[in-house]
Amino acid sequence: MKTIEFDSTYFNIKDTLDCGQIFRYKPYKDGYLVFSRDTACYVYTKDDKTVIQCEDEEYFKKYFDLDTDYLKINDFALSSPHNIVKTSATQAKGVRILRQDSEEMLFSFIISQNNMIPRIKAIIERTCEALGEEKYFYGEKYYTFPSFEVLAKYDAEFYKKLGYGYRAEYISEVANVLGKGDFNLKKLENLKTFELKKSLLTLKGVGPKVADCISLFGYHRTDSFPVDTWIEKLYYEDFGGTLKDRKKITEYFLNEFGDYSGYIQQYVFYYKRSLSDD
DNA sequence: TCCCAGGGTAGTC
DNA sequence: GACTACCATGGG
Repeated sequence: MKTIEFDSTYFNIKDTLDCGQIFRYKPYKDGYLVFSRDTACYVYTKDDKTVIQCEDEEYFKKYFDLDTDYLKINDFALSSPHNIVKTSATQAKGVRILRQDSEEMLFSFIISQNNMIPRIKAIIERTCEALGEEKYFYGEKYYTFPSFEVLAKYDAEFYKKLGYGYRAEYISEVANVLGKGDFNLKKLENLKTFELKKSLLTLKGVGPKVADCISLFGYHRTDSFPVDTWIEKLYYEDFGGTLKDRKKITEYFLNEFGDYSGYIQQYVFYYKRSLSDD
């Protein structure tokens, strides 16, 4: 087992996990077990450090985006003329954008459409339990995220039983498209962001918002600004926005924040949602 | 009972 | 291109 220690000023594990970018993690002892693809790690806070324990050191160094300068990002947010951006950047300065697996992001965010985060987590958990590989980490049993090869073996009816609702057909169809080999998620890594997004949009069940989430969380394209119902609300309430078309709202934010868009989006999304928690 | 949730598709114009 | 009915499911 390897141990990675990192200054916690810009790495708050709770905020990084709770901000809505990841669906597979659970409280464990003084911290959390975090699951990605077919592996896991244990993360906790000790004094002024965030500590990661895992087998795959290189994977999780990259996963938690440890080479990126978050001081610079947070300063950019603090210099914003918009109060909501400054407030959320202060409140959520420990949020990092995880470099997650593109395949897991694709299927996870297809499930996310018109859905609620706790329910998305539950559907993904049932899917992993049904189709993933059983493994153990620190004595805790968990299930890996199933590959598209496995997902493609089951039809829509199967996914409906797991609670997918109308998204069941999207999952089986997309898994089959990947299974045929004419759509390669790895090859998309070389594309520019707008080309990547355009390519993702050809998949059934993937629209502009879901494509933005996959681009941001699965390909670390921080020049993405996913606009969902929360961001739309925030756009009207906190930015005094008047545009009605979500595509134009996205363009507005991209123009405002450029390559920092993805980071700012997570700051404000997390903050805005936290205001309506009980 | 209606409204909402990390929206998208297919049909119409 | 823009507009809209409809799409499962569960919680408030």
